[in-house]
Amino acid sequence: MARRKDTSTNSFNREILNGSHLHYALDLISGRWKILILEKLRAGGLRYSILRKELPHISERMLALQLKELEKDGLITRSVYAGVPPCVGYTLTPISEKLIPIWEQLCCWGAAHRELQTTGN
Amino acid sequence: MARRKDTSTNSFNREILNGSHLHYALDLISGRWKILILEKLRAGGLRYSILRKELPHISERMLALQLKELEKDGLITRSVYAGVPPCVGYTLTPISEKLIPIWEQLCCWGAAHRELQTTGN
DNA sequence: GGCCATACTTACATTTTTGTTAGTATCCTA
DNA sequence: TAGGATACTAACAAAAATGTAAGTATGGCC
Repeated sequence: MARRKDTSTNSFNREILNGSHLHYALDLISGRWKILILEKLRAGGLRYSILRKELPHISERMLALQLKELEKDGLITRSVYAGVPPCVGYTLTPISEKLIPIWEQLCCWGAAHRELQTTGN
Repeated sequence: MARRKDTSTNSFNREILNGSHLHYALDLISGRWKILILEKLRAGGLRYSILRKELPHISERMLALQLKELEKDGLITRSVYAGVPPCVGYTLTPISEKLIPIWEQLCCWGAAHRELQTTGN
């Protein structure tokens, strides 16, 4: 019978770190796919099947999972349109739109950093 | 001898995602400890032993590992001062200082988001 | 000689994240 | 009646991140 350590330092550290707003913010958008999804939605809402086509390397599981998390975290809105076959659309929320200018800056910074690294060597 | 699947989708996806500057930037600072370390260094350089005291929940292994990565990525500078016992100091680099205003905005955004979530429910 | 401090490294274990494959329900169309 | 399209879900497997515990080298101090 496998022992479980629910009080593992691992999960304990988690909570502590979330005390930092910065860490909290990064947690919301980190992971392999989240920003990619948000980027796709930036130009306007998309339905599930389109998202899947736009992100050819994501697995169904991950797409569904990340969408659910993003929704739970209030970063996207899910809307179901009645009909058969079913149709579900995803859109950015006001708060995640406020993130856009910041992620643009981060993007610039990333580009600058990358250039520095390749030039520097 | 353990088999390695170098062609796993996992590592494959990694490379693809790094094509995005945003993703690249987030990769540099994500992980449980990196921004925490950067935040500590913000006010000025610190030596290893001080960092460890300031981050009571990090393990030696992780601290050393993250410091090495941060250095490799050009985000901090490591300086060794001769003597016994040895003394090593870490400082932010110019490029990581340019990150500060961005991370401050992200921090504000995180605070706003958190408030929304607690209020909204 | 034995212990202390510093700044790490190493081997191994556990937890967390991501991927793979197959399956669900509905109704339309051929 | 069989197969297609949509938007998922579930069980299992692999990979990646983090944690634990112990060890290394140097020289000063008692």
